[in-house]
Amino acid sequence: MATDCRNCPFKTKATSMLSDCTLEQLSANHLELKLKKGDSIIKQGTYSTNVIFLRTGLAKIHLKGPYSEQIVKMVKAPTYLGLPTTFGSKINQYSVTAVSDAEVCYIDIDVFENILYGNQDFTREIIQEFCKNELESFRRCANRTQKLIRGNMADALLEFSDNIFKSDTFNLPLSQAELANLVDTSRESVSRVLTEFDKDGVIKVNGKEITIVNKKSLIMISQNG
Amino acid sequence: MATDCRNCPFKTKATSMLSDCTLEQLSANHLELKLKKGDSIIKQGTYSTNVIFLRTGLAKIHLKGPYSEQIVKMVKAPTYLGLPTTFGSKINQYSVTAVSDAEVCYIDIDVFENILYGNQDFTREIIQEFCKNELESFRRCANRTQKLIRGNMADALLEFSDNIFKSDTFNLPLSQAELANLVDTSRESVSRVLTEFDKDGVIKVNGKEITIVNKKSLIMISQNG
DNA sequence: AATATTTTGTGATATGCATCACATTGCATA
DNA sequence: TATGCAATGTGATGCATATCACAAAATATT
Repeated sequence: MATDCRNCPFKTKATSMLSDCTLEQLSANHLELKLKKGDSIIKQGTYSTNVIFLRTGLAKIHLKGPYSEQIVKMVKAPTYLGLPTTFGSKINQYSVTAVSDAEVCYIDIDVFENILYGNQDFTREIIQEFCKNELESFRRCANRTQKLIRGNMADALLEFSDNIFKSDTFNLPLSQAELANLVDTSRESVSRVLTEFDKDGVIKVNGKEITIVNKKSLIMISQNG
Repeated sequence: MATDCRNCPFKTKATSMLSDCTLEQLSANHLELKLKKGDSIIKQGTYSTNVIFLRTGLAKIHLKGPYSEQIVKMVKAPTYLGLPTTFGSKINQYSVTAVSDAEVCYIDIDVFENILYGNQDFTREIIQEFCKNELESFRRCANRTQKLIRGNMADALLEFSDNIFKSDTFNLPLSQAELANLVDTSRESVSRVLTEFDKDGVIKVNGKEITIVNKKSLIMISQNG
């Protein structure tokens, strides 16, 4: 299953700077997998010594909260997954599930660490990624806890549109129940808010297809609640 | 102001493994400062190219939310602060403020990066720290958004007792207004919950001094809300 | 195509908590 | 010791939203 990493079209900035020799080492020590929407990539509570490279696709990071499953954030390729597990207890503390078809590479932690420490650019990229995530998590924390539902829903829609699909029209990759777990509300409220937004001419809802009609309004809603 | 890092009694695991030569470099390139409770360590919106080592003391990490200041988490020495700033935009995206007297060292990012990349153990420690923080932030996210106020207050008290002061009796390092910003509630609710807990015999409140009388109850409250 | 199962829409009701309002206490500074 | 300002205690009220209870629609399964 190991393909040649030298020809991988999904390299990140840093990996594209790795030497052919290093990439050969990577090629020989990874497992490539094609996943379908809904497939589990990382499962909370299980043992793992692999770092996972999400080559293509979209996934949700989620974990058991005191009352229900909590979606912490959405991630899109290309990105590494599971570092906290492999650098920590080796027991996954959270789950990652594909919400679209996806391709992943399983890389053994030893190989990954080898490459990491032997390569300053790579180290730097990983650390910068961690830094970005930390800031993001701080901001999310402040936003999600302070904003009302309409504000959080607006944020979620804007993120899908701006960061993930980069289009005003997109298909919701999550059910309303999942959206509720992402936005910290009830399934019913998600439904109500979506129809509200539609009635107000802010978005157009057509099954799972969302079109952002009035982005300015959506941003306003995001800001005041 | 630069003292000799070789004799610093506050080294972390990794820094204690640095060579004398490296530590000498560090000694020559850092600024040591003594801070009082309430002093600002990092100020959101300002420019910075320093990593900060919190040698002693307790601090809060906080940032402007859409409606009010949000305390994201409490940190205690020894720990590094400000990495996301120095590895990122160089503009602080959050504030850090001492909530006790504290000692800090300002280390220039170039020196820090030099030591970081030149030292596998150090890199590993920093990455592990990031991983720990990421997991913590996921858990906090799930807890804070799902639990009711009593549960979150219980969590905060348990954290002070178990992780920060390591004692059943401690002085609250935060005002009730700050606690509200940490626990995502109103100042009034903090007051009410504290008196509730006291009346129920779970804790004893004496001004700013808290004694955890019945830890089992507190854990129960943390778990069911 | 027919049936089962999941997902979604929407009203009615209950409730946790924010907000307002003000009294009280503690702490600092003159 | 007096005076002022900040921190805290506590009731009354209102509101956002969770929950319950179904109906309707969409999707999957046989």
